[in-house]
Amino acid sequence: MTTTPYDPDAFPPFAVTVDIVVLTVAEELSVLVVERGADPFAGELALPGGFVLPEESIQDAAQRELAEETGIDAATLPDVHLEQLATFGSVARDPRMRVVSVAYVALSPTQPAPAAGTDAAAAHWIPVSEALEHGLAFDHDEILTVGVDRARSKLEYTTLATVLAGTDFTLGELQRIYEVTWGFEVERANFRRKVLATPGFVEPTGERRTGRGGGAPAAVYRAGPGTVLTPPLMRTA
Amino acid sequence: MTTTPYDPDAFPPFAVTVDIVVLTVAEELSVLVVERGADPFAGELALPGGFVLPEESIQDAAQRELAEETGIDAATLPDVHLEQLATFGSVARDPRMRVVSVAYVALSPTQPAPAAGTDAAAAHWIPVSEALEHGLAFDHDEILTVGVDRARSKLEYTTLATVLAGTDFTLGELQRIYEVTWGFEVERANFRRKVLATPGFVEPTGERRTGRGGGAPAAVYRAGPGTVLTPPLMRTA
DNA sequence: CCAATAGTGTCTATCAGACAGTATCGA
DNA sequence: TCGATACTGTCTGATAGACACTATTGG
Repeated sequence: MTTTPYDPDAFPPFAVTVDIVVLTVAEELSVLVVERGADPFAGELALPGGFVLPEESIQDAAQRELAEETGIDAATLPDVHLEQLATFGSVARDPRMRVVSVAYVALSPTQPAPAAGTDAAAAHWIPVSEALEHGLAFDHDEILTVGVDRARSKLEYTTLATVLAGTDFTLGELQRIYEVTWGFEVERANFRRKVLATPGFVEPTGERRTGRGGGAPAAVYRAGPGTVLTPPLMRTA
Repeated sequence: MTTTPYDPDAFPPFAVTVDIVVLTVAEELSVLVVERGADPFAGELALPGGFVLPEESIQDAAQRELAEETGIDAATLPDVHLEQLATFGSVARDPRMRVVSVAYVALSPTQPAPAAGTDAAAAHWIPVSEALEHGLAFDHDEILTVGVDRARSKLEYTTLATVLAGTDFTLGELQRIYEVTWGFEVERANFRRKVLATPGFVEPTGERRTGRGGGAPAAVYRAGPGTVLTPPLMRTA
Protein backbone atom coordinates (compact mmCIF):
# COMPACT_ATOMS: atom_id res chain seq x y z
CA MET A 1 0.00 0.00 0.00
CA THR A 2 1.60 3.24 -1.03
CA THR A 3 0.15 6.56 -0.16
CA THR A 4 -0.54 7.06 -3.87
CA PRO A 5 -4.20 6.61 -4.80
CA TYR A 6 -4.62 3.98 -7.43
CA ASP A 7 -6.94 3.51 -10.32
CA PRO A 8 -8.51 0.06 -10.58
CA ASP A 9 -7.89 0.05 -14.32
CA ALA A 10 -4.27 1.06 -13.97
CA PHE A 11 -2.94 -1.68 -11.75
CA PRO A 12 -0.43 -4.05 -13.32
CA PRO A 13 -2.14 -7.20 -14.59
CA PHE A 14 -1.34 -10.24 -12.49
CA ALA A 15 -2.79 -13.69 -12.34
CA VAL A 16 -2.74 -15.37 -8.92
CA THR A 17 -2.65 -19.12 -8.55
CA VAL A 18 -2.18 -21.64 -5.79
CA ASP A 19 0.09 -24.66 -6.12
CA ILE A 20 0.03 -27.40 -3.53
CA VAL A 21 2.81 -29.70 -2.40
CA VAL A 22 0.79 -32.66 -1.12
CA LEU A 23 3.05 -35.03 0.77
CA THR A 24 2.47 -38.49 2.15
CA VAL A 25 4.65 -41.26 3.49
CA ALA A 26 4.46 -44.50 1.57
CA GLU A 27 7.51 -46.65 0.87
CA GLU A 28 9.21 -43.31 0.40
CA LEU A 29 8.23 -39.70 0.97
CA SER A 30 5.90 -39.07 -1.93
CA VAL A 31 4.26 -36.09 -3.58
CA LEU A 32 1.05 -35.83 -5.55
CA VAL A 33 1.62 -34.71 -9.14
CA VAL A 34 -0.67 -34.16 -12.08
CA GLU A 35 0.04 -34.60 -15.74
CA ARG A 36 -0.42 -31.38 -17.65
CA GLY A 37 -2.86 -31.54 -20.54
CA ALA A 38 -2.05 -28.25 -22.25
CA ASP A 39 0.93 -26.22 -23.24
CA PRO A 40 3.23 -25.08 -21.93
CA PHE A 41 4.75 -28.21 -20.46
CA ALA A 42 1.95 -30.37 -21.93
CA GLY A 43 2.41 -33.97 -20.88
CA GLU A 44 4.87 -33.10 -18.16
CA LEU A 45 4.36 -33.44 -14.44
CA ALA A 46 3.40 -30.52 -12.27
CA LEU A 47 2.08 -29.79 -8.82
CA PRO A 48 -1.70 -29.61 -8.55
CA GLY A 49 -3.07 -26.10 -8.40
CA GLY A 50 -5.13 -23.50 -10.16
CA PHE A 51 -6.46 -19.99 -10.24
CA VAL A 52 -7.67 -18.11 -7.25
CA LEU A 53 -11.22 -17.03 -8.04
CA PRO A 54 -12.31 -13.42 -7.59
CA GLU A 55 -14.68 -14.20 -4.73
CA GLU A 56 -12.61 -16.59 -2.66
CA SER A 57 -9.68 -16.06 -0.33
CA ILE A 58 -6.35 -17.61 -1.21
CA GLN A 59 -6.72 -20.06 1.65
CA ASP A 60 -10.13 -21.08 0.32
CA ALA A 61 -8.67 -21.54 -3.14
CA ALA A 62 -6.03 -23.85 -1.76
CA GLN A 63 -8.64 -25.91 0.07
CA ARG A 64 -10.83 -26.10 -3.00
CA GLU A 65 -7.98 -27.19 -5.24
CA LEU A 66 -6.88 -29.73 -2.69
CA ALA A 67 -10.35 -31.26 -2.76
CA GLU A 68 -10.99 -30.96 -6.49
CA GLU A 69 -7.80 -31.81 -8.14
CA THR A 70 -6.17 -34.00 -5.63
CA GLY A 71 -8.24 -37.16 -5.63
CA ILE A 72 -7.91 -37.53 -1.89
CA ASP A 73 -10.81 -39.40 -0.42
CA ALA A 74 -13.39 -36.95 0.84
CA ALA A 75 -13.60 -38.79 4.13
CA THR A 76 -9.94 -38.21 4.90
CA LEU A 77 -9.84 -34.63 3.60
CA PRO A 78 -10.57 -33.14 7.03
CA ASP A 79 -7.54 -34.99 8.36
CA VAL A 80 -5.21 -33.37 5.87
CA HIS A 81 -3.04 -30.56 7.20
CA LEU A 82 -2.83 -27.56 4.88
CA GLU A 83 -0.60 -24.56 5.48
CA GLN A 84 0.76 -21.73 3.43
CA LEU A 85 4.33 -22.24 2.30
CA ALA A 86 5.67 -19.29 0.34
CA THR A 87 4.87 -17.17 -2.66
CA PHE A 88 6.75 -17.45 -5.91
CA GLY A 89 6.74 -14.44 -8.15
CA SER A 90 9.64 -14.40 -10.57
CA VAL A 91 8.88 -12.42 -13.69
CA ALA A 92 9.23 -15.30 -16.14
CA ARG A 93 8.13 -18.27 -14.08
CA ASP A 94 5.22 -18.73 -16.46
CA PRO A 95 6.16 -18.22 -20.12
CA ARG A 96 2.79 -16.80 -21.12
CA MET A 97 2.08 -14.06 -18.65
CA ARG A 98 2.80 -12.72 -15.21
CA VAL A 99 1.63 -15.30 -12.72
CA VAL A 100 2.19 -15.15 -8.98
CA SER A 101 1.78 -18.47 -7.24
CA VAL A 102 1.03 -18.88 -3.56
CA ALA A 103 2.33 -22.31 -2.65
CA TYR A 104 0.85 -24.49 0.07
CA VAL A 105 2.03 -27.67 1.76
CA ALA A 106 -0.44 -30.40 2.59
CA LEU A 107 0.35 -33.42 4.74
CA SER A 108 -1.87 -36.39 4.09
CA PRO A 109 -2.11 -39.78 5.81
CA THR A 110 -0.83 -42.65 3.75
CA GLN A 111 -3.21 -42.95 0.84
CA PRO A 112 -4.06 -45.34 -1.95
CA ALA A 113 -3.70 -44.05 -5.50
CA PRO A 114 -6.40 -41.55 -6.48
CA ALA A 115 -9.38 -43.25 -8.07
CA ALA A 116 -9.47 -43.18 -11.85
CA GLY A 117 -12.46 -41.62 -13.54
CA THR A 118 -12.52 -38.57 -11.32
CA ASP A 119 -11.39 -35.05 -11.97
CA ALA A 120 -8.09 -36.08 -10.52
CA ALA A 121 -7.55 -39.05 -12.81
CA ALA A 122 -4.26 -37.52 -13.89
CA ALA A 123 -3.06 -37.22 -10.32
CA HIS A 124 -0.81 -39.81 -8.75
CA TRP A 125 1.81 -40.20 -6.04
CA ILE A 126 5.45 -40.43 -6.94
CA PRO A 127 8.49 -40.41 -4.65
CA VAL A 128 9.89 -36.95 -4.08
CA SER A 129 13.33 -38.11 -5.19
CA GLU A 130 11.87 -39.32 -8.46
CA ALA A 131 9.99 -36.07 -9.01
CA LEU A 132 13.14 -34.03 -8.51
CA GLU A 133 15.23 -36.29 -10.73
CA HIS A 134 12.66 -36.26 -13.49
CA GLY A 135 11.90 -32.58 -13.11
CA LEU A 136 8.57 -30.79 -12.83
CA ALA A 137 7.01 -28.07 -14.96
CA PHE A 138 7.49 -24.35 -14.29
CA ASP A 139 9.44 -23.67 -11.09
CA HIS A 140 7.72 -26.53 -9.32
CA ASP A 141 11.02 -28.22 -8.54
CA GLU A 142 11.91 -25.27 -6.37
CA ILE A 143 8.46 -25.19 -4.77
CA LEU A 144 8.69 -28.89 -4.04
CA THR A 145 12.11 -28.51 -2.47
CA VAL A 146 10.92 -25.72 -0.22
CA GLY A 147 7.83 -27.72 0.68
CA VAL A 148 9.81 -30.80 1.63
CA ASP A 149 12.18 -28.69 3.72
CA ARG A 150 9.22 -27.20 5.53
CA ALA A 151 7.73 -30.61 6.23
CA ARG A 152 11.02 -31.97 7.50
CA SER A 153 11.60 -29.11 9.89
CA LYS A 154 7.99 -29.06 11.07
CA LEU A 155 8.35 -32.66 12.23
CA GLU A 156 11.06 -31.40 14.55
CA TYR A 157 9.06 -28.94 16.55
CA THR A 158 5.41 -29.88 16.00
CA THR A 159 3.32 -33.01 16.39
CA LEU A 160 2.40 -33.01 12.69
CA ALA A 161 3.87 -36.46 12.18
CA THR A 162 0.60 -37.75 13.61
CA VAL A 163 -1.19 -36.30 10.59
CA LEU A 164 1.01 -38.33 8.26
CA ALA A 165 0.48 -41.41 10.42
CA GLY A 166 -3.30 -41.32 10.18
CA THR A 167 -5.98 -41.76 12.82
CA ASP A 168 -4.51 -44.83 14.52
CA PHE A 169 -0.88 -45.77 14.61
CA THR A 170 1.72 -47.66 16.57
CA LEU A 171 4.89 -46.01 17.78
CA GLY A 172 6.77 -48.08 15.23
CA GLU A 173 4.65 -46.61 12.47
CA LEU A 174 5.12 -43.10 13.82
CA GLN A 175 8.85 -43.68 13.93
CA ARG A 176 8.79 -44.75 10.28
CA ILE A 177 7.12 -41.43 9.40
CA TYR A 178 10.12 -39.64 10.83
CA GLU A 179 12.67 -41.94 9.29
CA VAL A 180 11.16 -41.80 5.83
CA THR A 181 10.67 -38.05 5.95
CA TRP A 182 14.09 -37.30 7.32
CA GLY A 183 15.92 -39.95 5.36
CA PHE A 184 17.86 -41.52 8.22
CA GLU A 185 17.22 -43.86 11.12
CA VAL A 186 16.12 -42.84 14.58
CA GLU A 187 17.10 -44.66 17.76
CA ARG A 188 14.02 -46.59 18.85
CA ALA A 189 14.19 -46.40 22.62
CA ASN A 190 14.99 -42.70 22.66
CA PHE A 191 12.24 -41.96 20.17
CA ARG A 192 9.66 -43.78 22.31
CA ARG A 193 10.83 -41.97 25.43
CA LYS A 194 10.59 -38.57 23.78
CA VAL A 195 7.18 -39.14 22.21
CA LEU A 196 5.65 -40.58 25.37
CA ALA A 197 7.19 -37.90 27.57
CA THR A 198 5.79 -35.05 25.48
CA PRO A 199 2.37 -34.12 26.88
CA GLY A 200 -0.36 -34.16 24.25
CA PHE A 201 1.68 -35.78 21.50
CA VAL A 202 -0.02 -39.18 21.48
CA GLU A 203 -2.77 -40.88 23.48
CA PRO A 204 -3.14 -44.64 23.92
CA THR A 205 -6.30 -46.10 22.46
CA GLY A 206 -6.01 -49.20 24.60
CA GLU A 207 -5.91 -51.43 21.56
CA ARG A 208 -3.06 -53.58 20.33
CA ARG A 209 -2.23 -54.39 16.77
CA THR A 210 -0.15 -57.22 15.42
CA GLY A 211 2.33 -56.41 12.71
CA ARG A 212 2.64 -58.01 9.30
CA GLY A 213 5.92 -59.87 9.62
CA GLY A 214 5.97 -61.18 13.14
CA GLY A 215 6.89 -59.36 16.28
CA ALA A 216 5.00 -58.61 19.45
CA PRO A 217 1.66 -56.80 19.14
CA ALA A 218 2.10 -53.05 19.48
CA ALA A 219 0.01 -50.59 21.43
CA VAL A 220 -2.11 -48.35 19.22
CA TYR A 221 -2.13 -44.59 19.73
CA ARG A 222 -3.97 -41.63 18.31
CA ALA A 223 -2.94 -38.00 18.01
CA GLY A 224 -3.13 -36.00 21.21
CA PRO A 225 -4.26 -32.39 21.60
CA GLY A 226 -0.73 -31.00 21.62
CA THR A 227 0.72 -29.17 18.63
CA VAL A 228 4.22 -28.06 19.60
CA LEU A 229 7.26 -29.99 20.75
CA THR A 230 9.33 -28.05 23.25
CA PRO A 231 12.12 -28.91 23.27
CA PRO A 232 12.03 -30.16 19.67
CA LEU A 233 12.77 -33.64 18.44
CA MET A 234 16.12 -32.86 16.87
CA ARG A 235 17.38 -34.41 13.69
CA THR A 236 21.03 -34.80 14.44
CA ALA A 237 22.02 -36.49 11.21
CA MET B 1 -1.51 -24.50 -12.68
CA THR B 2 -4.43 -26.55 -13.85
CA THR B 3 -4.43 -28.64 -16.97
CA THR B 4 -6.96 -26.22 -18.38
CA PRO B 5 -5.47 -23.80 -20.91
CA TYR B 6 -6.09 -20.23 -19.94
CA ASP B 7 -6.72 -17.09 -21.87
CA PRO B 8 -4.63 -14.08 -20.82
CA ASP B 9 -7.70 -11.86 -21.06
CA ALA B 10 -9.86 -14.15 -18.99
CA PHE B 11 -7.85 -14.41 -15.79
CA PRO B 12 -9.38 -12.85 -12.72
CA PRO B 13 -8.10 -9.33 -12.11
CA PHE B 14 -5.77 -9.12 -9.14
CA ALA B 15 -3.44 -6.46 -7.88
CA VAL B 16 -0.31 -7.68 -6.13
CA THR B 17 1.44 -5.59 -3.52
CA VAL B 18 4.22 -6.02 -1.02
CA ASP B 19 3.99 -4.82 2.57
CA ILE B 20 7.02 -4.78 4.81
CA VAL B 21 7.26 -5.20 8.55
CA VAL B 22 10.51 -3.36 9.26
CA LEU B 23 11.62 -4.04 12.82
CA THR B 24 14.36 -2.55 14.92
CA VAL B 25 15.26 -2.56 18.58
CA ALA B 26 15.30 0.85 20.24
CA GLU B 27 14.01 1.42 23.75
CA GLU B 28 11.36 -1.06 22.70
CA LEU B 29 10.82 -3.31 19.72
CA SER B 30 9.74 -0.86 17.06
CA VAL B 31 8.22 -0.97 13.62
CA LEU B 32 8.44 1.46 10.74
CA VAL B 33 5.06 2.90 9.77
CA VAL B 34 3.93 5.43 7.20
CA GLU B 35 1.05 7.83 7.34
CA ARG B 36 -1.40 7.23 4.54
CA GLY B 37 -2.09 10.24 2.33
CA ALA B 38 -5.11 8.97 0.45
CA ASP B 39 -8.32 7.11 1.09
CA PRO B 40 -9.10 4.61 2.28
CA PHE B 41 -7.57 5.00 5.71
CA ALA B 42 -6.23 8.47 4.82
CA GLY B 43 -4.22 9.86 7.71
CA GLU B 44 -3.96 6.52 9.43
CA LEU B 45 -0.84 4.50 9.96
CA ALA B 46 0.09 1.60 7.73
CA LEU B 47 3.03 -0.61 6.91
CA PRO B 48 5.23 0.63 4.09
CA GLY B 49 4.65 -1.12 0.80
CA GLY B 50 3.42 -0.76 -2.72
CA PHE B 51 2.66 -2.39 -6.02
CA VAL B 52 4.74 -5.06 -7.61
CA LEU B 53 5.67 -3.77 -11.04
CA PRO B 54 5.12 -5.89 -14.14
CA GLU B 55 8.81 -6.33 -14.83
CA GLU B 56 10.19 -7.03 -11.38
CA SER B 57 10.05 -10.09 -9.19
CA ILE B 58 8.21 -9.90 -5.90
CA GLN B 59 11.50 -10.09 -4.03
CA ASP B 60 12.83 -7.17 -6.09
CA ALA B 61 9.69 -5.20 -5.35
CA ALA B 62 10.19 -5.72 -1.64
CA GLN B 63 13.80 -4.57 -1.84
CA ARG B 64 12.84 -1.54 -3.88
CA GLU B 65 10.10 -0.52 -1.49
CA LEU B 66 12.40 -1.05 1.46
CA ALA B 67 14.88 1.37 -0.08
CA GLU B 68 12.39 3.90 -1.43
CA GLU B 69 9.78 4.25 1.18
CA THR B 70 11.63 3.31 4.26
CA GLY B 71 14.04 6.13 4.81
CA ILE B 72 16.74 3.76 5.96
CA ASP B 73 20.20 5.12 5.35
CA ALA B 74 21.52 3.78 2.05
CA ALA B 75 24.78 2.84 3.73
CA THR B 76 23.09 0.51 6.17
CA LEU B 77 20.62 -0.93 3.67
CA PRO B 78 22.89 -3.85 2.77
CA ASP B 79 22.96 -4.80 6.45
CA VAL B 80 19.20 -5.10 6.63
CA HIS B 81 17.82 -8.63 6.60
CA LEU B 82 14.79 -9.07 4.35
CA GLU B 83 12.77 -12.26 4.11
CA GLN B 84 9.38 -13.24 2.86
CA LEU B 85 6.79 -13.62 5.60
CA ALA B 86 3.42 -14.74 4.27
CA THR B 87 0.81 -13.77 1.74
CA PHE B 88 -2.48 -12.22 2.72
CA GLY B 89 -5.34 -12.64 0.32
CA SER B 90 -8.72 -12.26 1.97
CA VAL B 91 -11.38 -11.12 -0.45
CA ALA B 92 -12.18 -7.83 1.24
CA ARG B 93 -8.86 -6.88 2.79
CA ASP B 94 -8.80 -3.81 0.53
CA PRO B 95 -12.19 -2.10 0.24
CA ARG B 96 -11.64 -0.98 -3.34
CA MET B 97 -10.58 -4.05 -5.23
CA ARG B 98 -9.02 -7.45 -4.97
CA VAL B 99 -5.50 -6.99 -3.67
CA VAL B 100 -3.15 -9.78 -2.69
CA SER B 101 -0.29 -8.68 -0.49
CA VAL B 102 2.96 -10.55 -0.11
CA ALA B 103 4.31 -9.51 3.28
CA TYR B 104 8.00 -9.32 4.13
CA VAL B 105 9.88 -8.91 7.39
CA ALA B 106 12.96 -6.75 7.55
CA LEU B 107 15.34 -6.58 10.52
CA SER B 108 17.31 -3.37 10.73
CA PRO B 109 20.08 -2.28 13.09
CA THR B 110 19.07 0.39 15.54
CA GLN B 111 18.37 3.46 13.45
CA PRO B 112 17.78 7.15 13.87
CA ALA B 113 14.46 8.52 12.65
CA PRO B 114 14.20 8.70 8.86
CA ALA B 115 15.39 12.01 7.48
CA ALA B 116 12.67 14.50 6.70
CA GLY B 117 12.43 15.88 3.20
CA THR B 118 12.81 12.52 1.54
CA ASP B 119 10.26 10.26 -0.06
CA ALA B 120 9.93 8.64 3.30
CA ALA B 121 9.15 11.78 5.23
CA ALA B 122 5.94 10.19 6.44
CA ALA B 123 7.79 7.16 7.78
CA HIS B 124 8.77 6.85 11.43
CA TRP B 125 9.45 4.26 14.08
CA ILE B 126 6.89 3.49 16.73
CA PRO B 127 6.87 0.76 19.36
CA VAL B 128 5.10 -2.38 18.20
CA SER B 129 2.87 -2.31 21.27
CA GLU B 130 1.79 1.20 20.40
CA ALA B 131 1.10 0.28 16.79
CA LEU B 132 -1.11 -2.60 17.85
CA GLU B 133 -2.95 -0.57 20.45
CA HIS B 134 -3.56 2.29 18.07
CA GLY B 135 -4.36 0.01 15.14
CA LEU B 136 -3.07 0.03 11.59
CA ALA B 137 -4.87 0.35 8.27
CA PHE B 138 -6.17 -2.62 6.28
CA ASP B 139 -5.18 -5.96 7.82
CA HIS B 140 -1.77 -4.62 8.79
CA ASP B 141 -2.33 -5.41 12.45
CA GLU B 142 -2.45 -9.06 11.54
CA ILE B 143 0.57 -8.78 9.27
CA LEU B 144 2.51 -7.01 12.01
CA THR B 145 1.60 -9.68 14.54
CA VAL B 146 2.74 -12.45 12.24
CA GLY B 147 5.92 -10.53 11.47
CA VAL B 148 6.80 -10.02 15.11
CA ASP B 149 6.14 -13.69 15.83
CA ARG B 150 8.46 -14.63 13.00
CA ALA B 151 11.20 -12.34 14.30
CA ARG B 152 10.86 -13.65 17.84
CA SER B 153 11.13 -17.28 16.80
CA LYS B 154 13.94 -16.61 14.36
CA LEU B 155 16.06 -15.26 17.20
CA GLU B 156 15.74 -18.69 18.77
CA TYR B 157 17.29 -20.76 16.04
CA THR B 158 19.28 -18.33 13.91
CA THR B 159 21.99 -15.75 14.53
CA LEU B 160 19.80 -12.94 13.18
CA ALA B 161 20.04 -11.02 16.43
CA THR B 162 23.42 -9.84 15.15
CA VAL B 163 21.61 -8.02 12.34
CA LEU B 164 19.54 -6.10 14.86
CA ALA B 165 22.66 -5.37 16.89
CA GLY B 166 24.55 -3.74 14.03
CA THR B 167 28.11 -4.15 12.85
CA ASP B 168 29.80 -3.94 16.26
CA PHE B 169 28.25 -4.86 19.54
CA THR B 170 29.01 -6.02 23.04
CA LEU B 171 27.47 -9.14 24.51
CA GLY B 172 25.42 -6.93 26.79
CA GLU B 173 23.98 -5.16 23.76
CA LEU B 174 23.27 -8.45 22.04
CA GLN B 175 21.52 -9.65 25.14
CA ARG B 176 19.36 -6.54 25.15
CA ILE B 177 18.27 -7.37 21.58
CA TYR B 178 16.93 -10.66 22.86
CA GLU B 179 15.34 -9.21 25.95
CA VAL B 180 13.60 -6.39 24.12
CA THR B 181 12.43 -8.64 21.30
CA TRP B 182 11.21 -11.42 23.55
CA GLY B 183 9.88 -9.17 26.28
CA PHE B 184 11.52 -10.85 29.25
CA GLU B 185 14.93 -11.05 30.86
CA VAL B 186 17.63 -13.55 30.03
CA GLU B 187 20.14 -14.92 32.52
CA ARG B 188 23.42 -13.18 31.75
CA ALA B 189 25.97 -15.86 32.44
CA ASN B 190 24.05 -18.55 30.58
CA PHE B 191 23.47 -16.24 27.65
CA ARG B 192 27.18 -15.50 27.34
CA ARG B 193 28.06 -19.16 27.57
CA LYS B 194 25.60 -20.12 24.85
CA VAL B 195 26.58 -17.34 22.46
CA LEU B 196 30.30 -17.90 22.86
CA ALA B 197 29.97 -21.67 22.63
CA THR B 198 28.05 -21.52 19.35
CA PRO B 199 30.57 -21.65 16.49
CA GLY B 200 30.19 -18.79 14.04
CA PHE B 201 27.74 -16.77 16.09
CA VAL B 202 30.04 -13.91 17.09
CA GLU B 203 33.71 -13.07 16.56
CA PRO B 204 35.79 -10.86 18.86
CA THR B 205 37.08 -7.69 17.23
CA GLY B 206 39.75 -7.29 19.90
CA GLU B 207 38.39 -3.91 20.90
CA ARG B 208 36.79 -2.89 24.14
CA ARG B 209 34.08 -0.37 24.64
CA THR B 210 33.13 1.47 27.76
CA GLY B 211 29.45 1.77 28.52
CA ARG B 212 27.45 4.92 29.16
CA GLY B 213 26.67 4.54 32.83
CA GLY B 214 29.77 3.08 34.33
CA GLY B 215 30.79 -0.53 34.43
CA ALA B 216 33.79 -2.37 33.16
CA PRO B 217 34.65 -1.99 29.48
CA ALA B 218 33.09 -4.76 27.41
CA ALA B 219 34.67 -6.75 24.62
CA VAL B 220 33.33 -5.82 21.20
CA TYR B 221 32.16 -8.51 18.80
CA ARG B 222 30.94 -8.68 15.24
CA ALA B 223 28.65 -11.18 13.54
CA GLY B 224 30.26 -14.50 12.68
CA PRO B 225 29.70 -16.56 9.55
CA GLY B 226 27.19 -18.89 11.20
CA THR B 227 23.47 -18.62 10.52
CA VAL B 228 21.80 -21.39 12.49
CA LEU B 229 21.74 -22.17 16.21
CA THR B 230 21.62 -25.88 16.88
CA PRO B 231 20.46 -26.47 19.47
CA PRO B 232 18.41 -23.28 19.59
CA LEU B 233 18.49 -20.57 22.22
CA MET B 234 15.19 -21.37 23.86
CA ARG B 235 12.81 -18.78 25.22
CA THR B 236 11.49 -20.53 28.26
CA ALA B 237 9.31 -17.72 29.50
C1' DC C 1 14.23 -72.37 16.76
C1' DC C 2 14.85 -67.93 14.30
C1' DA C 3 13.80 -63.40 12.70
C1' DA C 4 11.45 -59.43 13.70
C1' DT C 5 9.14 -56.16 16.33
C1' DA C 6 7.66 -54.24 21.04
C1' DG C 7 8.85 -52.58 25.29
C1' DT C 8 11.98 -51.44 29.51
C1' DG C 9 16.04 -50.12 32.01
C1' DT C 10 20.47 -47.88 32.61
C1' DC C 11 24.81 -45.47 32.07
C1' DT C 12 26.85 -41.27 30.57
C1' DA C 13 27.92 -36.94 28.35
C1' DT C 14 25.99 -32.68 27.51
C1' DC C 15 23.79 -28.64 28.56
C1' DA C 16 20.76 -25.14 30.55
C1' DG C 17 19.17 -22.90 34.82
C1' DA C 18 20.59 -20.76 38.97
C1' DC C 19 23.60 -18.29 41.50
C1' DA C 20 27.91 -16.83 43.75
C1' DG C 21 31.96 -14.29 43.36
C1' DT C 22 35.55 -11.13 41.36
C1' DA C 23 36.95 -7.24 38.36
C1' DT C 24 36.66 -2.73 36.33
C1' DC C 25 34.59 1.30 35.05
C1' DG C 26 32.01 6.33 35.91
C1' DA C 27 30.24 9.50 39.25
C1' DT D 1 32.66 4.74 48.10
C1' DC D 2 28.75 3.22 45.45
C1' DG D 3 26.22 1.66 41.61
C1' DA D 4 26.55 -0.58 37.48
C1' DT D 5 28.26 -3.51 34.15
C1' DA D 6 31.68 -7.25 32.61
C1' DC D 7 33.32 -11.63 33.25
C1' DT D 8 34.30 -16.34 35.43
C1' DG D 9 33.30 -20.46 37.94
C1' DT D 10 30.45 -24.06 39.79
C1' DC D 11 26.64 -26.93 41.24
C1' DT D 12 22.61 -29.38 39.78
C1' DG D 13 18.71 -31.20 37.36
C1' DA D 14 16.99 -32.49 32.91
C1' DT D 15 17.68 -34.86 28.80
C1' DA D 16 19.42 -37.17 24.68
C1' DG D 17 22.51 -40.71 22.79
C1' DA D 18 23.95 -45.35 23.13
C1' DC D 19 23.14 -49.84 24.20
C1' DA D 20 21.74 -54.00 26.66
C1' DC D 21 18.08 -56.96 27.88
C1' DT D 22 13.49 -59.22 27.95
C1' DA D 23 8.94 -60.32 25.82
C1' DT D 24 5.85 -61.73 22.24
C1' DT D 25 4.52 -62.62 17.76
C1' DG D 26 4.80 -65.29 12.79
C1' DG D 27 7.10 -68.69 10.11
